[in-house]
This record gives sequence, structure tokens and C-alpha cells, in this order.
Amino acid sequence: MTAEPNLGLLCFFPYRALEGRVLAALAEAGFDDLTVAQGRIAARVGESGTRLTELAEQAQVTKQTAGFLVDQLERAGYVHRVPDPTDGRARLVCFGERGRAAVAVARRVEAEVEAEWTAHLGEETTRALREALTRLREVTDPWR
Amino acid sequence: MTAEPNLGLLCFFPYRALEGRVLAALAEAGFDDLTVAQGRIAARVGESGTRLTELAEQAQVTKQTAGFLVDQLERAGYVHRVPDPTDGRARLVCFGERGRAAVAVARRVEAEVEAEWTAHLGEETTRALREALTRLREVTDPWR
DNA sequence: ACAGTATCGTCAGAGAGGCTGACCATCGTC
DNA sequence: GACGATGGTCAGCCTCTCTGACGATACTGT
Repeated sequence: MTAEPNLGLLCFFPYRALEGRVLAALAEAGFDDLTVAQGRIAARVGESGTRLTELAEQAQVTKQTAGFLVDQLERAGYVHRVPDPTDGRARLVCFGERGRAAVAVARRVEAEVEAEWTAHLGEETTRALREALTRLREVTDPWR
Repeated sequence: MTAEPNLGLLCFFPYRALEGRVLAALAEAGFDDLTVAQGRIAARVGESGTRLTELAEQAQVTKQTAGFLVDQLERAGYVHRVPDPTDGRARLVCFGERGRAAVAVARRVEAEVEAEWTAHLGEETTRALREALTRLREVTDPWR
């Protein structure tokens, strides 16, 4: 462990750093009731709404857990559920006003952090990093 | 979210994939009582022993949580605590027989996965990826 | 030497996150 | 229309993680 870290662990540091920065910024912006787990679910809600099952699969938790977290997000006013017009069983989790506002903050911080990283690594290296990670996703992300 | 993922999220996929693979392999090799949280602590135990506080800081949990997890690792026979000869307050968490065996399995799987990734990306890209991530660590890892 | 402070670790209590199993409603298909 | 598959919920349980308080040892300055 103290030797040279493997690629997976090396990937972990930036991820954790970004997540921490985003969550801290959200808290500072008044969205201080968001937890890490809620954020991981919320981050996967699409503009046109997303099914609970899909959220669960992408976040790699059971649908029960996802439902539990969406309940909280709903109670806190970030999202709401609407019936899926194409499937009577399903409901779509959609962002509300507050959710959209939080997403805007998150997006801004993500861009900030990425700019810092680019400043540290240089334009070209960052581009290559993104390219490599995107290709690596093909074999590490079961979701597309 | 469904647009182009940010660098942090792109980093997440390989990390999660590796962690899952290692944990699955450990379970298959008979170390099926290891949990993710325990693994994250154990992964930070050095050959010559590591203090609880240090484990907690690196894993970014409180020392109470780290202590809780080390208790379990100790009960399961992976690690044991020895007094720190240089500090009467401290104790060092060290690997035992079983812990070392599990580490060996983990190392093997890490190498396997990295080989797969290298096969997918190519030697040169992988080398550049590691280089970029290592430099990125300088600004994203509070621990060296 | 000793008073004060910092650090290492533990105990106790509480809450959040996550799982398995069981279940109902609806969809899609034969 | 019967039946397996899918979307989601309810209930119960366990693990993880935190805050707060505390004892013990180390370090620092006078």
C-alpha cells in the first residue's frame, strides 16, 4: 500500500476530492441537508425524470435503498415523483425548483475544480486523461 | 448528468470496478467475512504496522469508526494490535497470517485488473494515465 | 519538577445507509 | 385470459459512521 498505488486507488483520490468539494459548496449555498448518499442518487436524476429502478442500478444500491433516499430528497423538496405516462407501474423521479438550484451549484463547482486540475496538469494532459478515462469506462462501467 | 461526465465521475468508475473485483475475489478465496468498510481500513495498514489515528485520517473516517472496524478485523483474525514502542499511548495495527494471505490475493487481483485495463487502453496510454493520475494526486490527496 | 496542553485511543449513544425477503400492481406475451 | 417479468413498496435487521465525553500518555515551557 505504501509502495506505488494501483490505478484504481489513484482514481479514488480525485473522485473523493471532487465529491467533497461539491458537497461542501452545496452545504455553504444553503443545501446543507444533503448527504453523500442522497447526492449520489440525485446526481443520476435526468432532466426528463428517471425511474427509481434505474437510479438504483446506476448507483449500485438496491431499489429499496434508492427509494429510501428518494423519499428523503422528496421530503427536502429536491425532487418529486410523477407517474410514468408510458408505464402504469413506474414513476419518474424529477427535479423540482430546489433540486435544479442545487444542480446548478454542483455544476459550477465541478467546473471550478476541473479548471484547477487543468491548471495543474496542463491542457493537453487533461485532455488525454479524460480520453483515457472515457475509454476505461467502457470496461468498468456496466452502465453504457 | 447524462451529458458528458466530469473528470471526477469518470474516475469513479474504474475505482468502483476495481474495489468490486477485489472484494469478490477475496470472498471467493475464503475471505468472505470482509466488508467494504473493513477493506478500506485494511488496505491502509502498512507492513510495519500503522496507528489507528493514521488509518482513520487516510480513510477519512473518525478514529472511533476506524477503531470499530479494526476491532472486527482483529476478531476475524486479519490484524492484531501491538504496543507502539515509541509511544506509550499508541498501538500499532499489524497484519497477521490471515491478513497477509488476504493482501496477497488482493494484490494478485489488482494486477490482473490492471493488465486487463492495459490491454484495453494500450501500453502507452496506460502509462500516461498513471502519470496524470499520480500528478493529480498531488492536489487531490491530503495525504502526501 | 511540574502545570498545562496536545495527542492516542476508548466507551456510549444515536442516526443514517444498506441489505434480504415478502408482497402487490401492472406490463407483456403466449 | 393465464403467467412470468418488471416497477415499486413495506418490514425487519445489521453495518457503518458520527458526536460527545473521557482516561492515559506525551510534549512544552517555566
